[in-house]
Amino acid sequence: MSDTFQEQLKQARRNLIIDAAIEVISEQGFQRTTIKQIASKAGIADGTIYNYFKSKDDILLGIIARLSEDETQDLSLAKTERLDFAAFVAMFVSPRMDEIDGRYQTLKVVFPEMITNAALSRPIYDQIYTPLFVMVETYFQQLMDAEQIDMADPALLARLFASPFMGLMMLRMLGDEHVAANWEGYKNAMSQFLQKAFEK
Amino acid sequence: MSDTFQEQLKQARRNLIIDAAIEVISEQGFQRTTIKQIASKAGIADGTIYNYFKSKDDILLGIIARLSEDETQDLSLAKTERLDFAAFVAMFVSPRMDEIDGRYQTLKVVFPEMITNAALSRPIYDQIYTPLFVMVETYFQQLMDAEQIDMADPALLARLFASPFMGLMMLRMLGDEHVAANWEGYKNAMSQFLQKAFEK
Amino acid sequence: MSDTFQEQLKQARRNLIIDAAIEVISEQGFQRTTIKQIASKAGIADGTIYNYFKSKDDILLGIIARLSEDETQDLSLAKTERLDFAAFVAMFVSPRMDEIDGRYQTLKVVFPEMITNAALSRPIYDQIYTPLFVMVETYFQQLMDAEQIDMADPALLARLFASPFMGLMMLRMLGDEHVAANWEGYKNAMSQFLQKAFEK
Amino acid sequence: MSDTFQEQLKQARRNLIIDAAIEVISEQGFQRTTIKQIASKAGIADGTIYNYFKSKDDILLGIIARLSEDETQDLSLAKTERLDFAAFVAMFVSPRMDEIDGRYQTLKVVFPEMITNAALSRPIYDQIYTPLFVMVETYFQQLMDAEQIDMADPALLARLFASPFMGLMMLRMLGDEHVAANWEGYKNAMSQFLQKAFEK
DNA sequence: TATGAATGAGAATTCATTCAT
DNA sequence: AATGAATGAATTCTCATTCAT
Repeated sequence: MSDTFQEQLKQARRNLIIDAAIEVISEQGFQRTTIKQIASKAGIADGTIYNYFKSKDDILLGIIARLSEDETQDLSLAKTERLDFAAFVAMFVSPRMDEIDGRYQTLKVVFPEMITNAALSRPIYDQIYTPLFVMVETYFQQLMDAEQIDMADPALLARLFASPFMGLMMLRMLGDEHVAANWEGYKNAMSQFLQKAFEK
Repeated sequence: MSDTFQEQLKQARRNLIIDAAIEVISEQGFQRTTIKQIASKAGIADGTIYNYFKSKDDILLGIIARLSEDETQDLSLAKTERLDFAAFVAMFVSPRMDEIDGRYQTLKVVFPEMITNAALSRPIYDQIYTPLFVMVETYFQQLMDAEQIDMADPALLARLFASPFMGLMMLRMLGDEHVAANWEGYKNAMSQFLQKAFEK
Repeated sequence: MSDTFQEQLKQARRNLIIDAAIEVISEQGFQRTTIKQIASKAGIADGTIYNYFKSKDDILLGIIARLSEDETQDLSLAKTERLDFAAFVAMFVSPRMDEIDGRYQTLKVVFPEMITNAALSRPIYDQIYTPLFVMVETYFQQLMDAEQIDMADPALLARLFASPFMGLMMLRMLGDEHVAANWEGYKNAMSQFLQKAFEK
Repeated sequence: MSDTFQEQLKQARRNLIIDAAIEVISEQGFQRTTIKQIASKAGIADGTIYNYFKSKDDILLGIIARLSEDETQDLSLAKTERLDFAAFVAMFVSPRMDEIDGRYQTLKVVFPEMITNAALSRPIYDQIYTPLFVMVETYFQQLMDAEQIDMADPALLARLFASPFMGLMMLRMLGDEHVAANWEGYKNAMSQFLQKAFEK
């Protein structure tokens, strides 16, 4: 707790603005959203935003930083080392699905921008997805070494393993009502789906 | 053949502009792309574009229309009626993967806009994805009726079935180099993956 | 001594701010300088400045007032009355050059603003330069009456007499390094230059 | 004449805008002048200006470029080589005074900006004044070598020689009405003044 | 039909000034 | 009296769209 009260207050204001920004941007996209709209949603004047963010792009960076904060990605390799596949899936699926659900609006803000802006996507991808894939790859490699699954490219398996999560998220972002309305159902089905898909 | 030569020429010009637009927009996004850039890429003057498109948004609609045109979605229900699951997967996966690959740039243009613009996503989704899901749902219902797979919500199964396709596409759009470089490999793996995932 | 201690304190604060303002403005100009920069240089908060100055323009007026304060322009007519030209030049040049040198930063602040703002230049000019020229004109008139120099328009002579001072100052403001580095040398040369230029 | 008609038209437009800019800026300074005002004076829309200039600063550069264009500074060293001082002064004064008079508004725009912006002043000074001083210095050196004037620092002499021109210009910019109204008179007086000031 | 210069509405950003603490 | 966060008017600049040639 080295933060002074001033700094905490400043951080709280930043969060307020980021909350407002996520809300507006998730509905109409970053480019279509004006500073005026964000300020209005946050209940402050346009200019005030610039006391907390250098630029509009800086707000986007602030939103992205949210994805790394209070990260629940505690799926450290250590924990997975001796897990059998069923346990691995059980441990993996639920937090992943919960994270998508909990950060849905934020993800909806960030993904379209990542797709259209390589300068953004590269570092985010390297920071968030690459480590995840490395972990999953390593785990698959262990399984292969133990001959519990068939030999294959672990990098490919890891991405295939991750693909339905991202796919469901996309369907939801595209407005699929069934996915939006039955997220819990998908969570359960996903576990069975993945277990069967990868077992030997 | 109600098209006059004039109309065919006009259509050819539209296609030229759309090609140019897809190329530029897929790299930097729709909002960041200017009419000037599209015109320049198409080798024509800014103003000329407005002889073929009402507005910038209209170009986007033209690009979207591409996704419905020369549709290879011949997976008509009729053909699937008596297919066993392995055959269905075999028939489904490859064209789907090829379509994503072949229309990658176009999809990269359209998806971010669909996510950030409900007015766009709704009709596209209804036109492209809803029929697909209906078809797959119907097929899964048949399998369930024939007790070849376990009972479950066919709508959910259809979306789960489609999710890894969309997920791989997203990973590629986000810049994942392994997915981009090994699309054919993913195509093969996907077939096995789906067969095992859904078999009884 | 009608000044209360309060008023003296206030005046001291004003001077502190003016010092800071001159320093910053002389480097980047009045318009480009922000209240924040002045406050920061003065070591106080933005808002505090407004306890001492009505507005940003008022700070400029405060700086200008410096040029009239503690005036060394004691070249009162009385003293010049019986001076021969050599003595007049000797008496005139050095204080003039010293004044430019000593107030260089202040002058560098004020001149660009005077040039671009007639509402400012008129009163300053009338207050500072007009009396100077009147004095010099009067002196030249005396010399002409005494036939010590050729007949001419004394107003013109006065301005011609003053022009090299202002010209050297300008060259220095424009960044001429030779003038900046050899101010004393110019002071000496100026005396000979003016004596020869005006003698009969 | 390698210019195409298009390029000439573009140049004519640029000149139109620069004319308007000089007129407005010379009255209220560069910083206080808005693009809207320049556009309005030029009789065009704000946006149109940006078809001809990259930015507001670029307009200033355009104005500055005027000072180098169709330069009448034909006082090439060659011509001065065998001139006696009276002839040199005669040849120097009139064009110099005429140039100030003819470009008065432009100079009034450029000088205040040069004083407050070292990034501008340095290159302009090097381009316009340094060559002038070099020429005059060289000439003075010749005179000294021929013992036609007393020995002194030629760099200093050159700047002292130039100072009354710049000083008169400044007095005029500061609003001195006598200088403004009697420029021709000053031109004549300047010649005598300089001849007497420097002769042995 | 094609052109591309002109337009001006709209967006991001700055900053003098205010005012609650 | 001092502070500095908040304000919003004003400014620069962009770019979709129009239209005279």
